[in-house]
Amino acid sequence: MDIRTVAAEAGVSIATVSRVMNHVKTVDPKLSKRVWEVVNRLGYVPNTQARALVSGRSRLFGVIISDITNPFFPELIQGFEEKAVEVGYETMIGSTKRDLKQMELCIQRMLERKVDGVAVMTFGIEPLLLERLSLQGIPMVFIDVAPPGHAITPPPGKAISTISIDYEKGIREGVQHLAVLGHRRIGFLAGPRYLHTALAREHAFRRSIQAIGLALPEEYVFEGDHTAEVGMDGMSALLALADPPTAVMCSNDMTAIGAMHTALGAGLRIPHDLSVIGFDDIRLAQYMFPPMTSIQMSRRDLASAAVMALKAHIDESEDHPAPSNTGIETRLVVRQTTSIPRGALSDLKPGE
Amino acid sequence: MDIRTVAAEAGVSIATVSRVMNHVKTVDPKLSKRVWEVVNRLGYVPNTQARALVSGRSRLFGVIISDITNPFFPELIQGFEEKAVEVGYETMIGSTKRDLKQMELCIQRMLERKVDGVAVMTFGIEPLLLERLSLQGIPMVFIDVAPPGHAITPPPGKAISTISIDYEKGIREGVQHLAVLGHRRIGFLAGPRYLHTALAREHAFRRSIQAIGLALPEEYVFEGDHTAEVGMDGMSALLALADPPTAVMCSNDMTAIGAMHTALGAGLRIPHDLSVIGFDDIRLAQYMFPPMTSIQMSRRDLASAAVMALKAHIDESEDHPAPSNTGIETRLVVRQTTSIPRGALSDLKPGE
DNA sequence: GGCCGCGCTGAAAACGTTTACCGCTTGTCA
DNA sequence: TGACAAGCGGTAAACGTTTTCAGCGCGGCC
Repeated sequence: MDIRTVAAEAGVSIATVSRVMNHVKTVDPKLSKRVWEVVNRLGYVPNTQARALVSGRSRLFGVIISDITNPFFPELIQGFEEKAVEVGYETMIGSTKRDLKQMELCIQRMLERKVDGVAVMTFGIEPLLLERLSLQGIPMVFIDVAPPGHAITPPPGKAISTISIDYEKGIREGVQHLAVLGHRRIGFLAGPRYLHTALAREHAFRRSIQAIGLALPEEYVFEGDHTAEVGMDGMSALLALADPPTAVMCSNDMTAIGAMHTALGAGLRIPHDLSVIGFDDIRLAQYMFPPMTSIQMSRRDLASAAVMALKAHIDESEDHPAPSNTGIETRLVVRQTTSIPRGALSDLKPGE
Repeated sequence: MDIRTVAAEAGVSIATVSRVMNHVKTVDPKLSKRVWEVVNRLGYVPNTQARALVSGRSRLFGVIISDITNPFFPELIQGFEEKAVEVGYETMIGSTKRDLKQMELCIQRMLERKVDGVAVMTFGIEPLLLERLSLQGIPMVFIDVAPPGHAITPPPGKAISTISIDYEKGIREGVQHLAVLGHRRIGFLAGPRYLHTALAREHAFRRSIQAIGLALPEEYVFEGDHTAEVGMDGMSALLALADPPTAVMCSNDMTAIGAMHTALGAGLRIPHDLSVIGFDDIRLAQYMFPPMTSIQMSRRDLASAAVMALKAHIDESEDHPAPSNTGIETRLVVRQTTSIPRGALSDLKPGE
């Protein structure tokens, strides 16, 4: 069942069928109608491969993430896909599992399928490898992957843009929120430091703490890996301190979930004995008990910005240059894991 | 950069390059080596579309699920993808969002890309639509979608198989576990009844309850939709009863998360005041507080069985027929949301 | 009434592979 | 040394589209 069958059945040429399927408007409505009837009757579906082969465009975007199992990503993917469909593209997903081998395979597959653009949201897809994409002139958008101008220095003309996330704002709101409640000892369960995303959050935290004049003993910061598992370890470490923090901020929600787990397991009441703030505001955060206070960045905005950046590169012209960077804001969403610290008064004593 | 470039550079014909890339062993190792060198030097990547077009096989499997945002599915997808890669296939994902329109688009996309097989794990991809795939002779595997022999009655020769899940075992274990602990009033937060998966769980629950001679007032069963949101509603409904259950079993873990949320919010202690059992045993279950007792079915086994079934259909021959059905077991994983009911003794009074 | 132009359709080339088929080379055996 | 077989490599067709280009028919204008 191919275009020829349809053409024969409708008594037109294959060129006409092609035009009808692509909604080219120079086709006589009479013929168009006849063709559509045949198409529906026969259930004809055009072959994407042949289409892509000849047109040179696959109408396919790739999304590279690190771990589809982290709830943050499916939410992102869904947004990406919806937006992509909106502008006429399909989406293929590559999960690197933070493994170099997987990254290579991932890039290989994207190249094989001749994607028209790639969104990257994982660290360490080594610039070396990405070079391969850029060599082919494939537009790319890096979502919060590296500090602008660092590591990835695109050949000036290349179709590369970045989406940067303003961690500062959300995290400052979070720290201030805690400070206003009366917390003076605030810990941070960081993400892996080789990961720009994580490091940026940590830096934002440190700056916010400093800005309001609080002390930050180095043992209040624990480097984790953004999994619940290690979030538990981090919390254990903080609780073991002589003078444990009365509040913890976490580099992502999975870490926060692990932290809450350990804290509750140790008999602490949240938020009474310990305040917790997550980051990402995955959907699940509100179903935790208590519902988690978290810092949100809109997955929808982010996905949408990524798609639009790719599209812009593809349609780029002198009068319509693609944006080289888009910023996304973060904001605090207060729920019920934050409150006045139990020892608030004593913390306020001079000398603290 | 195509096969011709490589051929020219290596001083061989394109046929040889093709053979080298496909590991055909009739190629002189000398030539093969030369070709590989050129391939690596130039970074040549074969074009999947052209390949698929001429060979007639896309080396692509489709997976149709209902909602990528439910943590159960990413875990499934990951397993499927790994197994698929193992046998030489890639995976494309279709998320129907339980929307008829989306299902149509989904099938359309699979047909367009000429997938070599499809795994379905969502209800109501209307048989009508699936007919379209089967018409094309595309192998399909239905994962726990409909009772065998029901709805989907494949034209006998067609490449369709099913994977059925033995809910009975896991759920019986769960109910017995509760009964042994002393629970007599056990509620069930069901999934949507139009969904075979959910209905099967509900039936298994009812049978298990009956088997051990407990009563099951109809208001102890609440029909939900497998979201945390509605799990909360369900729990509220149960708690509002004059004589609320001392334990609830849930049709999936998201529902259980919602239920726990509401119960804890109402001031109940889990498991002291209320025991909870989930279903699916998503990874998150163990990070809840308390860690959730749940009924597990191995995502890995399930994904693996699906891939193998598709592969078997593709390679089918007289002496190697594909399996028409594969069974997957379920089993109880006991954690800390189940214990002796507070009112255990009074419940045991005669007359109960 | 004739010519020009416009709107629409169809023929054919091209996209980058795989693979059947054919022919060459090389080795072996008589 | 010659003939034949086996093993390899190359030529060309084919896959299902899109798209360019040319041509046909019809209407309007002079």
